[in-house]
Amino acid sequence: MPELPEVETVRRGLAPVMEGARFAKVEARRGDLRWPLPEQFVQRLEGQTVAGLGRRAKYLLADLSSGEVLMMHLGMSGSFRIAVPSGEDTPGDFHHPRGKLAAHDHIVFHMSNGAVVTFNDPRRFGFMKLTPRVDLDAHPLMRAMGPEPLGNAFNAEMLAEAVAGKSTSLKAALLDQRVVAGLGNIYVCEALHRAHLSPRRKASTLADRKGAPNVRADALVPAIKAVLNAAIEAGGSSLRDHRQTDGELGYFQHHFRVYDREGEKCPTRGCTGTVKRIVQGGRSTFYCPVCQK
DNA sequence: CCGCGGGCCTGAGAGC
DNA sequence: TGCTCTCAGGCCCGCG
Repeated sequence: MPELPEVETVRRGLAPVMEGARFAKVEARRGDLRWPLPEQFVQRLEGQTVAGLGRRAKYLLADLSSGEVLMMHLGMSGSFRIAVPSGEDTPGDFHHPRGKLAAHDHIVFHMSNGAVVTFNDPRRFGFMKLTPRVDLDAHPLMRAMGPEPLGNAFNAEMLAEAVAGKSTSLKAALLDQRVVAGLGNIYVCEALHRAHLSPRRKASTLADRKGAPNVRADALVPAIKAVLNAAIEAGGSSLRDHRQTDGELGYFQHHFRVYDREGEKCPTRGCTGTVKRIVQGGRSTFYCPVCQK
């Protein structure tokens, strides 16, 4: 489900109720997520205060007073929901209206300020891990990750160097979290369309023979940043189940130019093409064969 | 080292 | 209605 914009939306929703609050009680209703929950998961959380809630790529990172970091990943179908002690509850029929538990509610955080934060994940590709803060950068899941796409370290020079010599497709290279961390299937398709680059192009063609960026790398980097920023602004994309933590839908899906728009007219100004769907690495790619070269 | 396909899960939707 | 099949926003792992 969630790519960087959706995870960032979740982070912004959770931060006001989690930062500065203590885990008063933690319920681990189901421990068999993508990986089993860490040893003593509940005990290591209860009593700890959340000093800050950050994000690295698609990971949420809660800094705990114990010196550990709670790493949370939403997988394909994970979501968080907040119920506050008084006043308005989560609107609509989102998971469980009146604070009751629903199917696939696996982890429940009862915060010291009264907020109840529930992790729901039907497919259980999501997971949580605990690691000492000082070891975070060396953690196997963090160590090899490329730069944040919205950070200054992600630029044409860096991207060209990362893909130089790569025989794989540009689509696959951008999905590779070692190249740049946080993009997923949707935003790769959208960024490539904005940059007018074919997903089938060899990744190495963003660089010249010396590994320096060319005009294509120069176009792609700002296209990636623009689509991610626009999506964050819109509260992410809600296809099947992504919600903001207050239950509201994101609305960036209405701004997709190619993703899930097979057969529609290419939205590029003056382009006569039609959006095509192909399969790369077992996953759908949407693009315009006319204006993406 | 790299690239690829399989596998992990559940649910929604299409087609018969 | 109900069954079967395909597909889904991620990513680790084993293989060649």
